[in-house]
Amino acid sequence: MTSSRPYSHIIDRLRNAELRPTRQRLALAKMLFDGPDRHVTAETLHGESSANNISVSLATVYNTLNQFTSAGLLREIVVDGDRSYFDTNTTDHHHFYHVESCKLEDIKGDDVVLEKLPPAPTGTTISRVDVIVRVNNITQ
Amino acid sequence: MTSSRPYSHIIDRLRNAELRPTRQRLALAKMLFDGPDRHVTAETLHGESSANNISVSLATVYNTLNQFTSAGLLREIVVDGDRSYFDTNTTDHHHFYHVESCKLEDIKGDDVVLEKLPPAPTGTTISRVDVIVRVNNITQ
DNA sequence: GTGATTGCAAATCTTTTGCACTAAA
DNA sequence: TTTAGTGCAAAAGATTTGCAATCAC
Repeated sequence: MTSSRPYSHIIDRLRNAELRPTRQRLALAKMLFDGPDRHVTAETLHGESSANNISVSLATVYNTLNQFTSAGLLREIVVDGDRSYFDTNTTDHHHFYHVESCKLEDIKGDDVVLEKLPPAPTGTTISRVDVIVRVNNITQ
Repeated sequence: MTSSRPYSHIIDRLRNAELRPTRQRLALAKMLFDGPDRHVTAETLHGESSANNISVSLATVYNTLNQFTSAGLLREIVVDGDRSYFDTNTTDHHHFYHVESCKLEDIKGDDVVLEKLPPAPTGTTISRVDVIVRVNNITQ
């Protein structure tokens, strides 16, 4: 990776979200946004930083993931009470959840179609609809 | 079987699940199953026990909820990483989640229709599909 | 410089576990 | 009696927070 890419697009992205492009935020943003869409947890992202010899404390990883989510750069997915997942794909889509491996996988485009949505309870509006398809490995 | 003992239906339910009908389990089962369907957390159920002057430790509430879930008497719903919800309605159905109040509400019968389900990834089978409709209070 | 951000460790919160005690069968 | 179940307190994880040090602008 000898690219001298300036990452100005990522810096702009942070600036647009009114987040100062600090060394830590920029490092995390590169890992998150400079490639295909992905699903991370605080733990996996922190591990990845360490593996890349980028020193970011776990607390900062948590804080940064939350800031990115508030800014709309990430989307939080809840599938399992044990940990939070963050998805770099913030467009409308749904998920497979692999129960054994605790891995998330995007469901392609319109492979899920909700034919009918319920009316929101009086006094409320729907903010988001999540479909989680839990899958288990076939054992034979 | 000539027993006229009260709550024998609940005792039977526990016995069928191979769970000894102890004082604590019976007390919790009465609160859970002796009325309309409901959603509880360990914390709310423990609070309810205390309010009814039934002494059950929080650890036992957690253990019991997990045992009931394993036995198929309850269903665990994940909507929020902060706590686990348990639903006494174990039939196929979906949920509203009231974001501000952290309350779950069943979606009536077939008010959600999934017209199309994705094929499970190779080597896996679908074990469950959850639809969570997040709603917020309208503020005006 | 000055105000935002970070790191660290401690705090918090939910949930699980180890173990001696109690109760169901 | 025998074994499952309970209570308690401690442990375990995930996440957050307080505050002094550091960095972006």
